[in-house]
Amino acid sequence: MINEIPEISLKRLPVYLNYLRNLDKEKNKYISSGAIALALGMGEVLVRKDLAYTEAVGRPKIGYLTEELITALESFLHCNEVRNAVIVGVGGIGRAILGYGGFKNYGIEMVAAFDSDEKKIGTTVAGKPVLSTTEFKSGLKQYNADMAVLTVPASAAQAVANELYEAGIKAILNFAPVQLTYPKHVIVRNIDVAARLAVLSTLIK
Amino acid sequence: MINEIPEISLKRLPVYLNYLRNLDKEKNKYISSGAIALALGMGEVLVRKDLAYTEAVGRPKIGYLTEELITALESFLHCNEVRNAVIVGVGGIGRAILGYGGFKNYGIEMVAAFDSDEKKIGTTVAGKPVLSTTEFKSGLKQYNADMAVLTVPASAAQAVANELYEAGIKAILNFAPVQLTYPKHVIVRNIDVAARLAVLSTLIK
DNA sequence: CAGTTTTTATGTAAAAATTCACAAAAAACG
DNA sequence: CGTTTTTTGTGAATTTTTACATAAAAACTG
Repeated sequence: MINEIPEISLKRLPVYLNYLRNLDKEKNKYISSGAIALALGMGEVLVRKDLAYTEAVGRPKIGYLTEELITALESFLHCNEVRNAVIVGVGGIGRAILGYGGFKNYGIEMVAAFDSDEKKIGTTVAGKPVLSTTEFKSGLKQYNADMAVLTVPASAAQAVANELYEAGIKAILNFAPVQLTYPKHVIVRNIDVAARLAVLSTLIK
Repeated sequence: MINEIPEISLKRLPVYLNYLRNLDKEKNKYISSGAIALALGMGEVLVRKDLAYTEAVGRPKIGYLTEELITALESFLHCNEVRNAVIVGVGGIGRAILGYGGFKNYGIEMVAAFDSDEKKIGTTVAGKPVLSTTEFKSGLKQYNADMAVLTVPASAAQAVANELYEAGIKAILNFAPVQLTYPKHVIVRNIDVAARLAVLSTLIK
């Protein structure tokens, strides 16, 4: 595959990976695109074309060697390299994410948190130190982190994001219901739980 | 507009709504699709076509009356009707969502939680009662809820989801990193924070 | 009030994403 | 060892999504 993967395909790769990892490897030494597609409710050609962006190679009449396919996906998603991320905003969501163990499945480690609240600074949450938002630059450097999960109130989000850009952040996953402006060398994506639920609500009936 | 809105457009409506709500209404009695597009980093025709799915009507040379556009979006997204939702799984994320105030912006109220842990059942979290997962049917009926946010461990997600279908749930927002199987009259959408971060990580550099 | 400007609304074109169709590969079978 | 079956990989077609282009509307200008 010569072309770069479109983000819509990239977003499906973790879904495949997750499905494959939960598979009984004894019973499923090989797995076909058709079986994956059936299990995940999608088209089998789509699955094959998505997988083709990785180094995975399937065998006609057999499918993909499950372990090999997992390895290909892990390699593509850099699951075996360690990438450090920080939480910015130690509120309810920030705490929950700090305590969540699922990031290591993708080689991501939550190494520290930042907050502006004096009472929180210096404490630890889920074993991770809470640093001051005045020390983004040194904190990111010290902990070798280049990604941030932004869980501050919407009213503060843009200002905090600006400081993160300044400190050299490379990517932000933003939970604040605000469309951040950002320099083009930074990658920003949003998760708005309330909005997602509103969409669901609208789809009902 | 005769056609039904595609989900990809529907998902953008809360983004517009949010942007408009945060606008200074004194200074922005009218707003053009071009201004919205510029602020949100998208194409202006796309904005107009999305807005055309609502009842919003713009005036040439002027744009949309901001208040009217907000009302059109709110109406389309049913923000002024109340829809009740429940949390299933009172762990870190469940707690955080129970305490989050942003749902009311979309007419959604978190009315109760469910958990299987005896120690949690009977308590309240953020003022919301925690019920037993053995009483989905009565609980959903009592609280008049037809949506659930599923924040149980991945290993339990499918079994709990099955019970929710049984109890008549209409929509599920699933945080467990598992592809749920579901009957076609139920709407299921997923949020996988770790996967989203993995995608971000892959996009870096 | 005719001319100019700006913006909406929308038909058409382009681009992107998905599905269809099928040749080729390789395993299984007889 | 040839035939059948199943699945991959991929070009072509289709569908979906986005962008372009322009007519019409309406406000402003002089």
